[in-house]
Amino acid sequence: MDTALDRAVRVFCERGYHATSIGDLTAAMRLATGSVYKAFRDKHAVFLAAFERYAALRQEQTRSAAAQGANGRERLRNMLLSYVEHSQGSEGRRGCLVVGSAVELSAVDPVVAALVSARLETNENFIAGLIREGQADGSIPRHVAADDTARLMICITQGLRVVGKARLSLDGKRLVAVAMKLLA
Amino acid sequence: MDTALDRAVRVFCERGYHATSIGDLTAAMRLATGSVYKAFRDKHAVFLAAFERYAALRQEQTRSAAAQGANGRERLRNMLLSYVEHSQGSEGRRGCLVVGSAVELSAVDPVVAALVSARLETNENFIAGLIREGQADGSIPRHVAADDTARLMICITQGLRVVGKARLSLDGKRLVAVAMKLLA
DNA sequence: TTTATTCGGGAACAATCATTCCCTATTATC
DNA sequence: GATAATAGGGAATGATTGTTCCCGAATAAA
Repeated sequence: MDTALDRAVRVFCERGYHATSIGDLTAAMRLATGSVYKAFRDKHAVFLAAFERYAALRQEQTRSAAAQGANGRERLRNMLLSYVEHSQGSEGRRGCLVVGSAVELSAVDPVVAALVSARLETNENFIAGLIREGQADGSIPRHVAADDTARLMICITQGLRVVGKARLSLDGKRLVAVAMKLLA
Repeated sequence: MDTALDRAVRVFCERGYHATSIGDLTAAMRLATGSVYKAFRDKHAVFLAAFERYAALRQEQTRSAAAQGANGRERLRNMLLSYVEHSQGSEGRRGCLVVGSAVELSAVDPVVAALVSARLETNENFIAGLIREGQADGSIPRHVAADDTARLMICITQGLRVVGKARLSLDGKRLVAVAMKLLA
């Protein structure tokens, strides 16, 4: 079932919620219509389950990428680099389910809107935490405004996913080098 | 007809392409079904016209906001501030049609994908131009990498629209102050 | 072996979708 | 003033949507 949900994530990522029909879902999940409705109440429930699964996976990936850094500054660099990588190539073209949900559903679906907001806030707090770690270990100057910088970095990460869908090439090293000036 | 198209822009912005039915369009545009199909070949054509109108309007707004600055640096600051303003409040919740099209349609609609890419590249070139103006007038250091910085700023502007849909509050002054460090 | 129960599959359903067709005013032409 | 032409409005249509219902196979219980 989890592997079926992973396939649902893929199709929701690249087509969005409304453009994904039950037929698309059953084809991707390799399940019949009845089986999907036996496992989930309706299409919306499938989407919510896919969203939570996607969010959990991405959080895990982002945190483990960051964890490889020796200090706060390097952990932030790794996190940003990881975001650029995921925004590129086939995964970039497939798109981010959080960004997609924010854009397509936040205005009309309060449940999804709440999930999206929660996810953005969690990520923002994680980034702010990394900045404070860097300030504690001396790799980031004290005068850096952690909260404001974290919010701007959230914009960068979400924007990367938008730009990645438009097939613009992204040079991770150079882009991140510029972004790191925010920590000066 | 242009005012009807403006109303179409609004509804496409906040609901996206697939979630907007012809009924939604006719209600918003205050036209009957037949009238819409007499003016446009199909729903897709309405969307393309709305997209071009939206893009032209936003380009005009962004450029005139930037033009009020006395030098390259101030023009960039004004441009960023303008983006934060448009990403907030009711307009922020309504959303950006370029971002929406990139996320919802770029992967499946080559025509829209091309329009989105063209728009992003135009904006990016505009930003890079402002940076070079600033370097020429002395308000921005020569060592700033214009192209890389412009691409990152595009990510910031697109990301602002995503975050704005999620109702996160945005403090323009403080956010832009942080972003201006990219020009140090 | 026979009977119950569960689980996945797919046909049937009503609702909604984009689109077409035709009718009615209104304007322009002669 | 009569007629042609056009523009707008809305009902009808066929396709597609999300959802429900029921069937058949496979497993467990007796």
